[in-house]
Amino acid sequence: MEDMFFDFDQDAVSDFAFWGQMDPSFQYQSQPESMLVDCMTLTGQLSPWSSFGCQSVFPDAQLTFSDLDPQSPHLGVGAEVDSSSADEPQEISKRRHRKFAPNHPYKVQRHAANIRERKRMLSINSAFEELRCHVPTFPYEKRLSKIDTLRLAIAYIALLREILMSGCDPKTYVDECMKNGYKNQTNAIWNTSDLTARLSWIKWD
DNA sequence: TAGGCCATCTGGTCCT
DNA sequence: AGGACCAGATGGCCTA
Repeated sequence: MEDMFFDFDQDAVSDFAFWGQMDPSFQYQSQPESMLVDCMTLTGQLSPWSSFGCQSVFPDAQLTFSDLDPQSPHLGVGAEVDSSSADEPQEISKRRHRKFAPNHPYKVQRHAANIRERKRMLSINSAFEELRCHVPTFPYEKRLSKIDTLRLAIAYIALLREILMSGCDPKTYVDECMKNGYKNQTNAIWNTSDLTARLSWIKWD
């Protein structure tokens, strides 16, 4: 039976060509600095990561498939078998070293799927950036990780819900909680997070 | 240098 | 059938 060969070329860089509006020289690592400047000049409140209403980092990139030409040089080259490493599980090794010809329909489809996946992840990351803009952080704080952003957002929502239900002035409510301890069990939701220390940076009015 | 975080690729599964 | 979603694998970058 004929084996199908497939190469796992990492052509992420060349794929920037598919991102119509995206600068090919765009570097993710440069994001925090640029975000910092943008957000501070826009709002001047809290930290760069907590400016309400800030714009999403990634524009809604227009994806064009015109470059999905199977003959494209970065879609991989001929079918050749690499020797598998000794300690690689056999099944993985089989898959890893399968290679399809550049114009193989599978390869074209897989490439398109990769691009869709990247676009999907960008949209998720864009949502994370927006969420970062809505949670309180220290002015000097480094960019929150995704998991920290989610946890902080959960805690912050819990706090806001409590404030709403109490009917008290937000600042008064928080001050009381921090001074006199926590009256009920639900306080624990946000008190156990990093949120408490950040609350003093919030301008409540 | 180890560990954390992240982007990317991938195949499988679910949905339209 | 094709796209969306997901989780695992992998490798790069950064920091303590």
